Amino acid sequence: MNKSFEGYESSSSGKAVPRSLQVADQLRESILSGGIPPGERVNEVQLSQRLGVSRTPTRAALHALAAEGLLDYETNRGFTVREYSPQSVAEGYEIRAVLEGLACRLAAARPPDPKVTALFEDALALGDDVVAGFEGTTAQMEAYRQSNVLFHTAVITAADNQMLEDTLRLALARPATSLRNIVSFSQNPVRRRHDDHHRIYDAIRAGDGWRAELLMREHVTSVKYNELERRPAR
Amino acid sequence: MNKSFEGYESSSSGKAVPRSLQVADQLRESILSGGIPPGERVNEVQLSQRLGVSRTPTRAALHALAAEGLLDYETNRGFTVREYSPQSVAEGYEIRAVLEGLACRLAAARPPDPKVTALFEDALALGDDVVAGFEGTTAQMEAYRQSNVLFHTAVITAADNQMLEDTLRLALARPATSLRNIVSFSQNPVRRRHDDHHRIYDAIRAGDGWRAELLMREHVTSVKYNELERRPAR
DNA sequence: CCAGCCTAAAGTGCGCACACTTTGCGCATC
DNA sequence: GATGCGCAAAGTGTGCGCACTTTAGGCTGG
Repeated sequence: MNKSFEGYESSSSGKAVPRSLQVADQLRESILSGGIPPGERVNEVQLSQRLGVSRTPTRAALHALAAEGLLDYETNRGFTVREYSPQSVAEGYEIRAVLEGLACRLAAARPPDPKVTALFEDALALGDDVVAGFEGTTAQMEAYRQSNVLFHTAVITAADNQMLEDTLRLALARPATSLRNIVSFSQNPVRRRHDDHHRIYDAIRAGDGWRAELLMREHVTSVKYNELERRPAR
Repeated sequence: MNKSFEGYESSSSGKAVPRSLQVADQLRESILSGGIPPGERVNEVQLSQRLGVSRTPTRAALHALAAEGLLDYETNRGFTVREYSPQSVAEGYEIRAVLEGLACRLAAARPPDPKVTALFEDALALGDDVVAGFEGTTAQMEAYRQSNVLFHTAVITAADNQMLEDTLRLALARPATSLRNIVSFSQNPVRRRHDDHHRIYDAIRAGDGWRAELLMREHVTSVKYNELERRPAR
């Protein structure tokens, strides 16, 4: 299975990537980016032709995405893109909040690992740079987005738990709940969120799991409220 | 041997269940019950023959279970049963604890729904009966197990959130983390856990999300410690 | 006797064909 | 004009075969 959170499964790795995985990745991307509207039926034959593969790998991908919860499946009727109510999306952030909070608590309980430390410090350093001269340019927003992904990925890595990783990947692979989805790019929210990152890392490093957990919960929950503000009813 | 011995035509619904789903269910059951040891490779052809179906539905099921996290997948090497370290299992309970805690908080925030109320009261009534004259007989243990499943299912239903339901289902579908896995059947633990259930329900009904969340977290966490005690190192 | 290569067997990747189910539309009936 | 009815087209379910990759021995040269 694809083990990256925001991963591009580059075919340049030398390994031949099976079509079934390619189809799964492309389809996932289409769904997450809204390219295929929720509720729409996914036709095996059409999808196969559009992607230039036969039905067999397509079917494998569809079954996988259904197991991930991105698609609904009905016998003899095929797959449809699952719909999530706005309320459901909001509660998706709650899920992220408690799970990433747990990840912080577990991370704080672990002895420091140089590799993990490097991940955190890279993420924070990138964020520091962005925040220093933040003016809201596209490049800066992209850089901040990246530092955000790096930081949250570092937390998950630091927790070092396969099941949590799986569970979180599922929770993150939802429209509008993704890590890439930075809600507000105005200066103060960005500064504040970056400051949160520093505090969370400090708490983890200090072994203060309780503080790290609460900080992360609030950190993610605040994004939920930003999101709700941005799209009041939809 | 195609459709030779399919006696029942799916008694409940009359719908034909696709082989791919049947295979997925059987395989999931085998894995969860330990019938296939962790780390073992799953051979498509052998599995297909054992279940009397062709490779096609088998492949679909394998891809689905891989997406669920029960199997690992490697290109051109196929599927293996995922291994979970004892530590991982322990942290599986942590995941359950925070997620079911969240479910309780959400449930408490909802207006009461008669159907949900009925679910809770059925589960609790069954538990009351069992606890009343508990002697540890097999039938009683089975009944308690059932009341436990019913109660936790009621909580998830009460939270009424598709994403949370998906996420929890995944977290519960793990060896040793399953709801069915009642660790201790001695009298006091059973009484205590059943009392927890009552308190949790009271808190939800009273709209006290904070109390409900904390009670559930402790409730599940205590099972983790029981489990760790029971299988010290392994 | 060991290391490395070479080859055959085993196993996965995937296209394809055909059976069965669902869906949509036109026609007959009331 | 509304309501079924039935048939054909579209779509899913699954068996099957062949190409390509991995794996496991056995053989050969050092």
